[in-house]
Amino acid sequence: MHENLLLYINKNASPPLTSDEEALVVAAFLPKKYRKKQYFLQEGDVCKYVGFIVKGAMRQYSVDDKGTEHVVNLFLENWWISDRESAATLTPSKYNIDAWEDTELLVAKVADMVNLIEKIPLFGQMTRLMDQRSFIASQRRLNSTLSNTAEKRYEEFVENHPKFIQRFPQHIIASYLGITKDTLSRVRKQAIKK
Amino acid sequence: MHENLLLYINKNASPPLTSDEEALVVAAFLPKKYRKKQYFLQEGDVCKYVGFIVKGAMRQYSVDDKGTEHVVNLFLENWWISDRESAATLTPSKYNIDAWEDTELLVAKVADMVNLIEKIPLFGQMTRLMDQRSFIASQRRLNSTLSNTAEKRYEEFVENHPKFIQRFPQHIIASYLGITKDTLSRVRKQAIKK
DNA sequence: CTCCTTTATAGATATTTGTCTACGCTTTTT
DNA sequence: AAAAAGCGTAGACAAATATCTATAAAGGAG
Repeated sequence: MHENLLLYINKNASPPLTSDEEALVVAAFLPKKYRKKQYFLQEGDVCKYVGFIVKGAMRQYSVDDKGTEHVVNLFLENWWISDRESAATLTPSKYNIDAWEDTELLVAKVADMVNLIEKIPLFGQMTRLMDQRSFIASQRRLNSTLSNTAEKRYEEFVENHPKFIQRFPQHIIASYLGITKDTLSRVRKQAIKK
Repeated sequence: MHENLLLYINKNASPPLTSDEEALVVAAFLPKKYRKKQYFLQEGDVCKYVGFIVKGAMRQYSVDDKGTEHVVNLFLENWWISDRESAATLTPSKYNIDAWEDTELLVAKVADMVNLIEKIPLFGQMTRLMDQRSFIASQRRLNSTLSNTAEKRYEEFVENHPKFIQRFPQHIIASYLGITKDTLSRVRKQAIKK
């Protein structure tokens, strides 16, 4: 169960973890199953856990005044989930995170994660890389949202995230792109003609 | 000239830097002046420097096929500038960064910055905090862009970034918000009535 | 001071996107 | 098997935003 996580760590930092270090990591992360639609985090709660997806699919979204959901992030295998803002500032989260498919997670307390970062330099190295990638992805997406039309954004999305297309329905992807499902449907129809 | 930087570091990490460490930092950062409109980074170049703004205002933007500029970030005193994506991946930048006002910078090579992070734990601590804040800000902005109308985004912007309003003209702020200057002008007119 | 650029606004019109309702199909639940 | 829920598409209409042109005031450069 923990192999995926250890593989992930060793792939994203070097040298490999010692067996002592591996033991620390394994001890901090508990396996947990989430059924489809089950919440990992609910709006208003402080995010106290970090999850690593071993198998499954999840989403992070906010809900506006009108009750409309806005997908902020989508996650698949080997992705980390948590609301960093809530976890870092200990404030109530503005987001919900739930399972889109039945999902197997490895879950650690945020505090334990901080501990690992301090104790295992390698782990710090890995989270630094993670942070960097998250930020870069976020900047890219922001730039794409600011610069492009719905159509071009969808094209880029198909290009960059083919796996999301296979695992999430269109109305979720539409929300991720910041448009309605109706608009996405139209955009796709247009695209086919070309 | 370096005081602002040292102050910034000590404010964002503890314990304070030793004088040896301070010397390392000072050695890595050279003061440099940028005139209004001068480029710190141009699209197509690999970002090899990191800057810390001592005094002035800068902006980071991309240019689309039609020649329209899209402001991705705005910076004032005590902000860090660089294209993290380009610097981390050593790929040509998609962005331009230029001075909006005459600006005094402290500039270090990306490589030297990496060096400082390795040699001075405190510096690593600070950059980690920086990264975290950047990511959180980026996520917030993305969520705001996905969830809110132009009007609400502007309100939030005024609330969260009053200093930007004082230093950058409306068409720059409009671009930052992902709308045209015309729309921003209308939005403001509406807002006054309330 | 004068000229030129930058900035903000306005109105007319076009385009994009959202909203709402409906329908058919598939999948899930009972 | 029947019922319910989820999903994708469609069309009519509404709302938000972009585009374009014009104007006038303010600020900077020479």
